[in-house]
Amino acid sequence: MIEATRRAADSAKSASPEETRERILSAAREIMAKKGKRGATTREIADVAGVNEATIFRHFGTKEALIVAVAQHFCGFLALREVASQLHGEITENLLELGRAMLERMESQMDMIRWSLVEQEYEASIFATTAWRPQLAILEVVGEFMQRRIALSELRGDPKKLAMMFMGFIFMHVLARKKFPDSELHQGGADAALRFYIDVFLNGVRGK
Amino acid sequence: MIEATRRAADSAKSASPEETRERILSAAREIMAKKGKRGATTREIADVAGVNEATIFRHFGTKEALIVAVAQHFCGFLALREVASQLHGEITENLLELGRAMLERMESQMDMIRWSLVEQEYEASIFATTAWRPQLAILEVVGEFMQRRIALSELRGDPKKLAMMFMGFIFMHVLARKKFPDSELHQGGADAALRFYIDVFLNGVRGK
DNA sequence: TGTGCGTGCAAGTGCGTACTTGCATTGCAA
DNA sequence: TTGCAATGCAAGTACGCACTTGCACGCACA
Repeated sequence: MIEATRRAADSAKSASPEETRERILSAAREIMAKKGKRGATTREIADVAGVNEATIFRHFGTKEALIVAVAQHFCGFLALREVASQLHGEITENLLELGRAMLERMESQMDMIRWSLVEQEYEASIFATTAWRPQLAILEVVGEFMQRRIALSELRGDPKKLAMMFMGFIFMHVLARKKFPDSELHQGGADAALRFYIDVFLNGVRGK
Repeated sequence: MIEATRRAADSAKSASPEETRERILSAAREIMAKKGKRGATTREIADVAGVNEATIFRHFGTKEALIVAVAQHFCGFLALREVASQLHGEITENLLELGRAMLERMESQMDMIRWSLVEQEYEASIFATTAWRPQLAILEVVGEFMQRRIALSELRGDPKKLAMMFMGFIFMHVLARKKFPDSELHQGGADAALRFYIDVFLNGVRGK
């Protein structure tokens, strides 16, 4: 605890206000991922960020505002559209590439996604909207990809269903790696697992 | 709030201690599903249960003990093995039946599962163990089913991978219904969605 | 050289919450 | 009827947490 505490205390004074704000946001995200919105105390966030507790309130005003800032700061829209729009090759390899991009992004935001699954005190909370919107954006992009491949008769079915299903594979994989870390599914690395999913998926929904 | 409050206050006095305990456990589960472990206060639990706050502590001692009791009480092992062991017919229909049973059970425990996804303050917490164990049991039973069908050359691949994948469909379906309630995936009812998943799954992993 | 902004520090305030306690009440069973 | 076990009720305690405040310090920039 002590070594983690005041991780960057020495650099605190010499840092710019933007860096300070940045460190607070990161620390808040880290602790809230562990202990949830209510379990994260401003004291601990300040300790991990290496700043004084008062500084948090000077920057954000209230803890609630800090939480909103964290959600907005780390839930940026994902630049997946560029990846998807350039995929015109062999469908297996394209899906693999798409899957890799989705996997990477979902893993880096898994803590935020987990929040959004649980924080339902208010249906229209910052989590239900901000934290989940990127996933909706992913779904849309993947749906467009599926749509194009359906038009080419490479796939059959409803593009949105296919997109949801494909995203489900990735989502489950990320979740399962936390919960079943020793599962055979994850041996051989992410690419092997992705290939397995895509194999099943394509056999199931291939057009011709 | 007021009408929800003291929902069963009149019947409280005439109830047996077991019924009182039962009502407290149910109320605790309900509120913790909404607000999480830390967000649920003993006051509100007592109100919803229609008992006095002191009664909670007379029954369970501490809030922590109440939480453990809730996890143990509602995370009983699922009697899925009987269902699975009797499935010797056509594989599509059998998977549908299995899927129905899994869906029903996972939906009824979704709040507990969501807890276990988030409460990771302690890796070996009551949630990581108690709340997740039933899912491991499901996985095992489904794996045995897959194993039998692989032996019959009806399926190909690794039984555990197949089981995990199949459970992933169900899991995602339950999750998605909360988060994408208007999705086309859920139109036509659970059975239609299940048939779609099973269709893809079987095409992907069928043996012959 | 000085002026101001960002921060550390320490003390403090108020509120919500877990938990306790003593006593009155009620229902059931010997 | 009497006694006991379970509960209601009201008041209270202790503590943690969000949030505030006043002051001192130091770095940047004029």
